[in-house]
Amino acid sequence: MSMHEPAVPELPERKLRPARTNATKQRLFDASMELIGERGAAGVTVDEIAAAAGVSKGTVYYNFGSKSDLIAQLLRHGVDIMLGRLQTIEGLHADPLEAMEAMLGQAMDFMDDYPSFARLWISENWRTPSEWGKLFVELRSELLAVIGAAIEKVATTYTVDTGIARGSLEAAMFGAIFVVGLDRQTYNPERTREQSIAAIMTIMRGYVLR
Amino acid sequence: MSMHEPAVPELPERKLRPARTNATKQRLFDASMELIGERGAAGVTVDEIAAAAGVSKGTVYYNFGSKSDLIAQLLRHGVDIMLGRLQTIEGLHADPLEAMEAMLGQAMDFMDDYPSFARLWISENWRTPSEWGKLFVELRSELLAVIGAAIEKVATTYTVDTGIARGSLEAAMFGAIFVVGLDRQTYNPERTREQSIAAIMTIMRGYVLR
DNA sequence: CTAACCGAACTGACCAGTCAGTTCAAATAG
DNA sequence: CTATTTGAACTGACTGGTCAGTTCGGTTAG
Repeated sequence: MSMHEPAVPELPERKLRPARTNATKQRLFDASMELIGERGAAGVTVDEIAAAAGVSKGTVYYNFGSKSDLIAQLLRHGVDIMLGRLQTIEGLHADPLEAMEAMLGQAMDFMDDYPSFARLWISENWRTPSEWGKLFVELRSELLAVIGAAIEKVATTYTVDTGIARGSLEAAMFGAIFVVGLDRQTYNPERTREQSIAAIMTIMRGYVLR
Repeated sequence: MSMHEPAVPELPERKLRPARTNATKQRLFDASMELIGERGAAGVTVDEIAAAAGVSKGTVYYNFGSKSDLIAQLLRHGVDIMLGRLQTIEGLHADPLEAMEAMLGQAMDFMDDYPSFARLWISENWRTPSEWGKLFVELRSELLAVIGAAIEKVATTYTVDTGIARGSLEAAMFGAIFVVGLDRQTYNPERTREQSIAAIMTIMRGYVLR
């Protein structure tokens, strides 16, 4: 049960300057991911975030325009990392089902490394007139596209149940991934990574006809 | 897109008195379910809840000891209704897979009727040192028990993949149910009830060996 | 090499507004 | 007559956001 976000795999250096500011932003990301993941966006104060990042409140507003903006960038940041992880398996597996399994493994590992992001995502995603509604639509579709592509490959290689709507299937996978992952972290840490992957793969096995 | 909680199917009248107070409590439940489902527990004020229920703030504190207590009772209330719905199919289907399908139908209908509860549940469920942590553990296990029982019947009637851990499978079902349901409401209202059920049933079809 | 300089990055006290929670006398309804 | 509700007042803590002032690292002139 480690529970600390690891350093990010190096975002592109922006200009010449932001030696300090990049590090600061990173620490603000880490701190706010942790806190917001635990208590929700509305439950965390900017003061707390600043304190946790070892930075003054003013610095938060120097680096981000507002609390809302910080969270928006946080979401973008987290999704970028997750997308990166999911795409590492690209072209490594001949069998689409194996590829899917590897992808689920990446997803589970991501959730181990960034548990707070998963919580943040799931707790803010379906708020109705959300401040970040537009952003969620965009990020969601990026994530679903990756899952959808993996399903697509399965569908072209195997005979699948064409009666199942693709969109609903993606949503089911998505939901299973997040909830199985979060449940494991929060309530059942004894469950293994492989157990979890196997349970989610059940969906794909039910999709493929034999 | 209706989005209004219908009247509750009559909870047992408590004593003799609470003719007025029961109605008041009900309206407070409805109002807070709506608001908290939309903006989260921390994002809603007691004043707002009182106003939305058409009741004074004092009444909230007369009927509930605190905001926290209100939310706890709200969770209990919602889970009771959901449990009631899921159990209506009890013994109506000879085939466990049909029973499961009927149960998923009940779950989808519940989410249509109480969309805000689903949002409330999913957004507060995995908060780490949650104020309602103990309560969530209890309510969660009640819900999972019902799903688990339905899976159990499938497992005794059909030949299933015993390599799949029961707990993880329940979690996968649970996650698929909520996310498919919420996604349909929030982002894809054009998806049908049956489409959604079919997608979730994929899990069970993958679990059963043929 | 070094001292003066510059602007980006950061600080923390401060503000005006909001919050949950409490109380209570008066009104109302069963 | 009594349980319930009202609505308003009050508190003390906390909120997001602002801003005048300070620090820092790198650049440049001498």
